[in-house]
Amino acid sequence: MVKRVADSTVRRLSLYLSFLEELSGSGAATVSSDVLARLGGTTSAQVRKDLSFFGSFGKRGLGYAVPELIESLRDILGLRREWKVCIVGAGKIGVALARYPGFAEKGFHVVAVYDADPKKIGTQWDSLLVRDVATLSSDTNREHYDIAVIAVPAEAAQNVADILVEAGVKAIMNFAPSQISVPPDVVVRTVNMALEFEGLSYALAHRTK
Amino acid sequence: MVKRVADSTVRRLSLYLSFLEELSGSGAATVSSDVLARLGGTTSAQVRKDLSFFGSFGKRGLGYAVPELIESLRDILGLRREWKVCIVGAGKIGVALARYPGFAEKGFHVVAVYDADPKKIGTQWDSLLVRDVATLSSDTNREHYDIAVIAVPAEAAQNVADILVEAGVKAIMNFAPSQISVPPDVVVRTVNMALEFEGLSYALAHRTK
DNA sequence: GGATGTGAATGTCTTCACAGCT
DNA sequence: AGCTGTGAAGACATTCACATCC
Repeated sequence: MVKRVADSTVRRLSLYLSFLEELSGSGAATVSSDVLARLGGTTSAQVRKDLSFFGSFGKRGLGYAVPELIESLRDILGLRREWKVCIVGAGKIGVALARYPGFAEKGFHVVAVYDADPKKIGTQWDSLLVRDVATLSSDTNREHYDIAVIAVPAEAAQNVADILVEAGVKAIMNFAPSQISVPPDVVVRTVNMALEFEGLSYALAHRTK
Repeated sequence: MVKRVADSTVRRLSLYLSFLEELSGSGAATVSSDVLARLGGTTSAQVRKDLSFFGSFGKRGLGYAVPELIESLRDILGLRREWKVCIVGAGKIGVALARYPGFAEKGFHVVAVYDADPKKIGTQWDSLLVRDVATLSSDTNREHYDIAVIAVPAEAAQNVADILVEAGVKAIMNFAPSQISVPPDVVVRTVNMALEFEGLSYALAHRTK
């Protein structure tokens, strides 16, 4: 049951979960792979295959029970527990993230924010105090953050990553516009806005005829 | 020369370009596929294959001339012209984007910002005035934005997309945490932070013992 | 009858390995 | 000798199609 599952599959499972939560709100008791497929812009076979990596959740002839599937997906995605998150870099992206509605709801709890700028250190950020990045290493050793968000300039990203890894962080969300290298047991997701926009630029430049 | 090229390839080309620009700054005249591969966390064969979709840019035995390859990649990615960008939704993400350093440098020019909140409409945002989203349709018809950024709440995203498409926008960057559907000749990239974090959550929950 | 679950077929992307320039 | 460019092989992901069960 714990094979190698593609990133794209995990991503779609997240999507299905969000649809299911909406459907649940509208009081739907059951849903077919076909409906989920339409919502997610994919095919019913894809939906069934995605789920099949983790078990059999449906009933033939009926579809999937919405509340049960929600629970199963939360389980699969690791969303039935809280994750301690710290944000390094108190810039615009950091702010946007910490205040993203539904972020805490999903179990991602921002418990600390760091910056290197003396003007920002010590300022209050909703319920959080911006801490000095100099304390990041010792804090991380003590607090055991599950996930760290890197939202610092490109030049500083690798250094911050090294500190986090050294202190035992196993998951990093990287918003810096640069690659960071980490040991194989640490998982990194890099969100690079520039790349996304250049993808659009490419598509526009090459649009058929 | 204009085959179907994978998204992942385009993404890597963007990455290579950013490395090349750095290398160029350090005065490197030439670079091998192997070096680019290391920087990008891939293989030299992958780098050569990616480039080969668009032509032959290297010299056997020597590698690639840095300035020439930069120009070629900019050409391929459509970065030798300016793109007119509008941002719909003057929230945190919108602000972060409009002020992202290097965004304008790359040719993405934010020329308008919209919001539906009367408190925000009319406020000054650096050199931009926040406009009423009610004028989005007529403005778009007049201004012909190349790329529109949707940074509004999930419920409003599809409606905004419809207005943009109707007015002729062909590329949309969607930051709303919901899927939007558009005709096939319109390209959409959705960046869904929740999905990214749930990917990390999944990885943590399933990390090999 | 209706919708799942899944092997098999197909399609797509990556890696290999080597011929061919410089 | 060194490094690119590229068919061919291999790995991976998606789609098909149908037996299976409610």
